[in-house]
Amino acid sequence: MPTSRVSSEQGLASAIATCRLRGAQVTPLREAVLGALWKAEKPLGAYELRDQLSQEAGRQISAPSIYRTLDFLCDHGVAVRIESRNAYTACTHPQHDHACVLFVCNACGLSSEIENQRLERLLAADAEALGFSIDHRVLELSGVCGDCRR
Amino acid sequence: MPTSRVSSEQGLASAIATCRLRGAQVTPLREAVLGALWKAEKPLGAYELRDQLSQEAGRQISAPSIYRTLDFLCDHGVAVRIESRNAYTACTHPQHDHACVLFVCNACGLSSEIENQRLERLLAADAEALGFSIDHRVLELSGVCGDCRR
DNA sequence: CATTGAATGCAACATTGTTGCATTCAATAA
DNA sequence: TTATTGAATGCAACAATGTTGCATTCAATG
Repeated sequence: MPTSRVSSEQGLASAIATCRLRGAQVTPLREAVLGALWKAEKPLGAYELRDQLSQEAGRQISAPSIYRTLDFLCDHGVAVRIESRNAYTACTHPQHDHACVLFVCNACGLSSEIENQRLERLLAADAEALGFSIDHRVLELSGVCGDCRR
Repeated sequence: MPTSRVSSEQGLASAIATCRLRGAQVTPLREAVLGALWKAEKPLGAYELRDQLSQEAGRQISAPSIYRTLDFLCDHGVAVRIESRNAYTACTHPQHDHACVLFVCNACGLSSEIENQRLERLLAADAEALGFSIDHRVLELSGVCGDCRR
């Protein structure tokens, strides 16, 4: 479940609002995929989503549809791809121009995003020193979360 | 090409020495894979390595062999997997207990690793605040390197 | 309504990674 | 040297993940 105290209903609703504000079309499939991500207790793989949604819909949903939907959701900042797991999770702070640190628990699967401005500045400074212009960034930490350690 | 002014011969030799110091067996295949990574101008995919090495060896080398070899090299810290590209590159600082920031250029493919202690401390502090214990970390920045911007 | 671009369905395919088991190799003990 | 043994490799089959191209449907707009 994507971090925080926001309920999945609230989170989903606000993410949908975010998309609409951006002028994007929120279709049933997109809403279903995003809803599944919000309800999930952990990041979901594309084929996991496909199977789950196919079940719910009572018909086969194709892999390309899922991938396109995920691309859409990621492009609009309401979902995040976790590169180190080939999995996706709902983004809990779509508003913030998407730069976050992702913690993923190996025990319970819970993923939580945090932001850290000082860290952003350090990375920006490193890039600057190299003359490197950053397009995309991946920052994923896996380990064991506080709850699971107890 | 993995960063820095170290020649691929030097880099390879020192990486091999690192493995030996760790009591690991350096076989012809392992040396060939690591050599290919050092010589490459950019991160290489597993199947790219397979094809290239098969060509050089004059016989088919299997995917499992390549993957096992890559696992070995990564375990010993002399190679790095780039999660966001499904690719591998030689590690330029095997000695340092492997925590680095990886910059990958979208234009020329060049990847360079840097270390940043302040950044390490920030991440450690964030983890601490969450009670999270970090096993593994991925920090990859893609964009355009200084040379390519000019 | 008619038009048009976006979204979806779908089949086929491409790429990436894994399993299980047989075989070979290399270090050590007898 | 030879025997033993665990590590490394070969190999076939397979599993998981992601993509292309094209046909069809849908929904916003004129």
